[in-house]
Amino acid sequence: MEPLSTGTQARIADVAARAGVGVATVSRVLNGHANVRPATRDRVLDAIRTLNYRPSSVARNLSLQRTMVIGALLPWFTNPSAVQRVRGIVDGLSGSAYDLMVFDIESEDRQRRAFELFDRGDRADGLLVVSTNPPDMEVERINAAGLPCVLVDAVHASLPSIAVDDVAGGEMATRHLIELGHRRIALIGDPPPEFRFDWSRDRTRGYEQALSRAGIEVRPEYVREGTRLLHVARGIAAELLALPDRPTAVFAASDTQAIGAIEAARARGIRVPEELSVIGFDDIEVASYVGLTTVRQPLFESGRRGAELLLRALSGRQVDVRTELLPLELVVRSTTGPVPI
Amino acid sequence: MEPLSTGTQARIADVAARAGVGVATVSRVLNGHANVRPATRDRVLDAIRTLNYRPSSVARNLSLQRTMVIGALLPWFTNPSAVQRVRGIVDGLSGSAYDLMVFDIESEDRQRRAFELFDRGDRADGLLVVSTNPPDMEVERINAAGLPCVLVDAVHASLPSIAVDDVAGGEMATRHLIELGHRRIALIGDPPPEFRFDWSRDRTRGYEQALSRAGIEVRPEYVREGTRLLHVARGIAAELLALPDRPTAVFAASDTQAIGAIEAARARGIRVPEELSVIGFDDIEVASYVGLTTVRQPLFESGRRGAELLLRALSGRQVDVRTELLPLELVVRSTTGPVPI
DNA sequence: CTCCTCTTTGGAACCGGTTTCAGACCGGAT
DNA sequence: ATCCGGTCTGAAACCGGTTCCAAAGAGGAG
Repeated sequence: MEPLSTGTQARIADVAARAGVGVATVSRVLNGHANVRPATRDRVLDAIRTLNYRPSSVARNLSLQRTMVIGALLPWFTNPSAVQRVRGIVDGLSGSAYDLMVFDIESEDRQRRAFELFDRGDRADGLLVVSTNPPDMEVERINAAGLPCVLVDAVHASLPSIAVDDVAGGEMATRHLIELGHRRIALIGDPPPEFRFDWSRDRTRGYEQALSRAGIEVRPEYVREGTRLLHVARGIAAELLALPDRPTAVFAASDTQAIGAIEAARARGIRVPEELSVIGFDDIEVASYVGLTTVRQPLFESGRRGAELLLRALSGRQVDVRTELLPLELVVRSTTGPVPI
Repeated sequence: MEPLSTGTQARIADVAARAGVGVATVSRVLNGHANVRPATRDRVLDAIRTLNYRPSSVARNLSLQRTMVIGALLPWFTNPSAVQRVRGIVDGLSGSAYDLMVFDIESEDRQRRAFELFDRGDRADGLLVVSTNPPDMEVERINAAGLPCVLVDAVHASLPSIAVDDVAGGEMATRHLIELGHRRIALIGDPPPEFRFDWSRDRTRGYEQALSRAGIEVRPEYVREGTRLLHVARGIAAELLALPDRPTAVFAASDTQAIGAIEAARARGIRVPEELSVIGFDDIEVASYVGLTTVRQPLFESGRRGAELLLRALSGRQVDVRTELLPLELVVRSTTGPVPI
């Protein structure tokens, strides 16, 4: 036998030599092309087996200009909902020939690197960007490279996307509180997204809209913003609850933040929902354990649908550059109740 | 300007031509090699900018035989703990020049594909396998390819790994229940892992050991096994609670299963912990929300440490083929209590 | 047996980079 | 002017596949 030193792999030329054929023939056998005489095919397969050969995917990618990989960029550290979306993506991709490569873009630095890695279009055949609005410059590059790309829980003027109607959702949540009799309703909002100029989708807008429709004035001291991190929201909630005229209800722009608010209330001995109503947004897994009232958005479905659109684009079919909105649903559990008298 | 049609990218040869130099020089500039005259460098940088050039990472990988990517294979669908481990991996890799590519291996089919994709060693420079014992054949291939690989929450005779002492953990949980006075203690165990011959690490063993040390006989009808899916565990727990001589305590081999057991109890109107004590394993995030008593294992730390070992191997330093055990800790919350009288 | 067509096959070009190697260039010393 | 060392530079080989193209081979008809 050939002495195969550790770390050295057989190449297609080795297989060809051993089988006494040309590399082109080996390639044909590997890719199941027709027009290879059965006897020849057997000799090649035999050589492949004895050499324990496996083709190099990198070389293959370079030659084919295709990787059969789809990249997903997402900030999944601070974002439990992102994980659920990826599950949807995996589901949407199952059955296709594409594999998924997940890339975390939590920090500014990693985000830059992720795009650098992918935007030339030779690392992956398609891109899914989740819960982050890509910078204009990157979108330009992506489109220039002809790299199919779909946004999930994000928007951009020149890319197709899957999202929810945040204004409607914010209004839905706030209206639920109003209908319970609340008038002093605080908001723990999302931070202004870094690369977004389109504020029309914001949940804060829905909150303000619901209040003004009910003839309730928006009190600036009730409207706070911070990152989605639980402890940040807990801090904000603590401040709100320390106000002289403290709110009787809190609408948090995410379930994580809502749970932070509940913890802050518990720490001050304020009972939920008797003394304080709390409503979240997303309906992540823990929400049901905590009994959190929330606005459910179809997390899994968003990923599945995003993958579906991307596959359609990859198969050459038309995909419109537009935002597809998924439905929202109010889920009433046990953290909201009538206003205390 | 050159008409750059959509989907066509500038190549290094284009840059060289435009700058009036050879490709070697462009390559040198790209990689920051010394010995390039400043004037030449500027001309090249200029050409790069005007052509909007970015090198092809695939071509680069092929040439360098290196990808600067680390692959992580994990079943993260049914496994909330796996996500936490990946966070540790990302943390351990931050600061290094390596990027992480996460690959889901939930199904048999995807597992095979994952290994096929990676085991030649040209897709990634290193491999982390999480919560799955790799088949012998794959380990053989991985080692033959000289691909550095570290297991996290898994073991194999010829690969370094990070794990916990499951026997000790199982005993710790069971002893806690025994000390509370319980004698009728049921077990909802892990399914026998597909590719594992080494049963010595099993939590079931610790359970049996603790019982026999306390002089309590192991009752076969109390020992059940099923997948980690919550609803499966709920079904198993329902059966246990329907036994004529029903257990007063349940040790579940994972928090997910423990929560399933709690739900089953609630459904039958059995109070936890007054009538039934439940202890889990892992201390996943929801555990604290539910107030679950559990055996905490350092999930984040396991990933971080695995990444650390892999980086060490990648830098050419020695990594022993042995299992590194991380410490366990009993976390008593509110789902376990004294045996009902 | 010859001719023709269809199948099978291998050599070589190509994908887009990196790196070796030999030669061109440069300034200073003799 | 000549020689010498070191610095810059580009042509060509290489990484490991796929595929075009031309030629060899096989099989059937006349």
